[in-house]
Amino acid sequence: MATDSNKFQAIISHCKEYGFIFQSSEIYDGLSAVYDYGQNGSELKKNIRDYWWKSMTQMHENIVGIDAAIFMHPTTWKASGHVDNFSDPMIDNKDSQKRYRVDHLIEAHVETLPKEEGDKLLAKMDQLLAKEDFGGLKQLIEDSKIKCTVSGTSNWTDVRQFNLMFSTQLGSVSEEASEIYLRPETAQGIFVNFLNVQKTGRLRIPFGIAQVGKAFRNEIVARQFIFRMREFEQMEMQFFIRPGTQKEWYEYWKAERMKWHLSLGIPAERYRFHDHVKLAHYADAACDIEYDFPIGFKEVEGIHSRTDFDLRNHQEYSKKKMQYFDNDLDESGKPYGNYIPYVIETSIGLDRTVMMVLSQAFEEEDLSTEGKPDSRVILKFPPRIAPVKLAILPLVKKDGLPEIARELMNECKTAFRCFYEEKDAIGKRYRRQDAIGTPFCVTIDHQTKEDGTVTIRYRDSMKQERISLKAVKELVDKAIL
RNA sequence: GCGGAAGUAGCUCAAUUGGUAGAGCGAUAGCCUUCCAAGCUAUAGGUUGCGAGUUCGAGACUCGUCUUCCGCUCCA
Repeated sequence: MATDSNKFQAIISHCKEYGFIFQSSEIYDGLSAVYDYGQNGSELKKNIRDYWWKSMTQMHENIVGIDAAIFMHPTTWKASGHVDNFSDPMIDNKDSQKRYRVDHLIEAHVETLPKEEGDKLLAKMDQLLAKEDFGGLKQLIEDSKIKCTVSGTSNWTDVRQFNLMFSTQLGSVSEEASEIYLRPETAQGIFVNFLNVQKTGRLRIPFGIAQVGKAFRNEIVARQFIFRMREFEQMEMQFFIRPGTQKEWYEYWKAERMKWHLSLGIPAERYRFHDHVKLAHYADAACDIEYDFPIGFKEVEGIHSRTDFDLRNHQEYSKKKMQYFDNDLDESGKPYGNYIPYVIETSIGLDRTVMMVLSQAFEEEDLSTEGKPDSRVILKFPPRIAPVKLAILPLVKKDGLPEIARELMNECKTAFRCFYEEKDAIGKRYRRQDAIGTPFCVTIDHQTKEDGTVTIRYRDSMKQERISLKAVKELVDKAIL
């Protein structure tokens, strides 16, 4: 795997230096695996979020958006499988430093035993798991002489509980408060609102519900900058379909989502699909869209065929029918009738997308000429997601040039983000804009007063041309559409 | 979470065997007015990550703690 640790480090430093991303609570030595977006980062993130939202909702007539709360009824997470699957007792082997789920470890051992003996062991394990008797579980592992397959030793740590979900108290009186979780994924907010949205929106299958929001996971290992955070933002869409059509819709959304990625101006060879071999508990097909980060190919988006797992479970736990009546006629001429819809999920990490866009845009250019070393750092964002669209720069801060610049500023700032600056040499100002990825700079000079033209300077090519002052807004508007 | 390295101004780094914390860049204000960074002047910015200990004296030595980086696992 081609990795470029230096480039990754350079991007992280650049993000801090130019107000994109700071470590959370930095003045208190930071909070591990939590990051804040600064003045440019939040603008970039917002632009990506808006672009996704528009692509998914506005551009698809059968997809609507919602904004569900982060707090949800605790039973939600029982139904989704998160309580059982994300809070398992774990044990580490001290020699190989390999970590196992206690039940997996024992089950694997049971397979090597005669049936009767194995069943006895499993029964005992279930008993201990139910009582959450971690000491007993460790004893059981040691008594059974279970060895680590890597190190071959039985040198185990204590059994510990890892809960990947954050919990907090609902209710201000602590004795009466009940424990609730911060959602570990946004999808469940869509599933529990399935009927509300379908009925009030008079939506007919196939249709989708999209949502952007924060999710929280208590990661065991937290590292790699905003790639793996405890608090992160997901952009998800659940697409509800008729059972039996999941294959074609899965393929449809794979293609559709890849088109979106390519529309960011990122070449196809920087992407790849990675099919899941080992499927999650809720899926019958799953793949990732991976991007070639400086640290190698990593997952940005997941596309999962979730079957009716979620709706079916919510139906079971809530005792509410999660059904849809399909009036369309099947081959025999009868309506398809009642069924629990199947779901194709597209789920993309917003923070990871920011990271992807930054990785793709970041470049250090060597502009040296003979006898004069020169370089610039540039963020080649697509104009539509750049934090600042246009920099307005009077060549000198006298002779009435700032006044003309201010007029242009007032005209443009209602339409898109502009930046005004009159300090320092013009070249220096251009380079500062390159560093935050501003696609266009216009300079107002003395000629502007005579013929109403300005110099527009393009970020990537550094080319300049004269255009009419009046044409500036339209040019930028067109570029960011 | 475990093992290894590091932490000095916004950034990059200095500071003799333990003896008054400095430079360049950047930032800010002003001068100069010039279409691609590094012209001139001035200014600000530090309890050396934090806390304790050894010492007459600690940026340096010891311990703890926090954070970051490099190796081992899950995920969006």
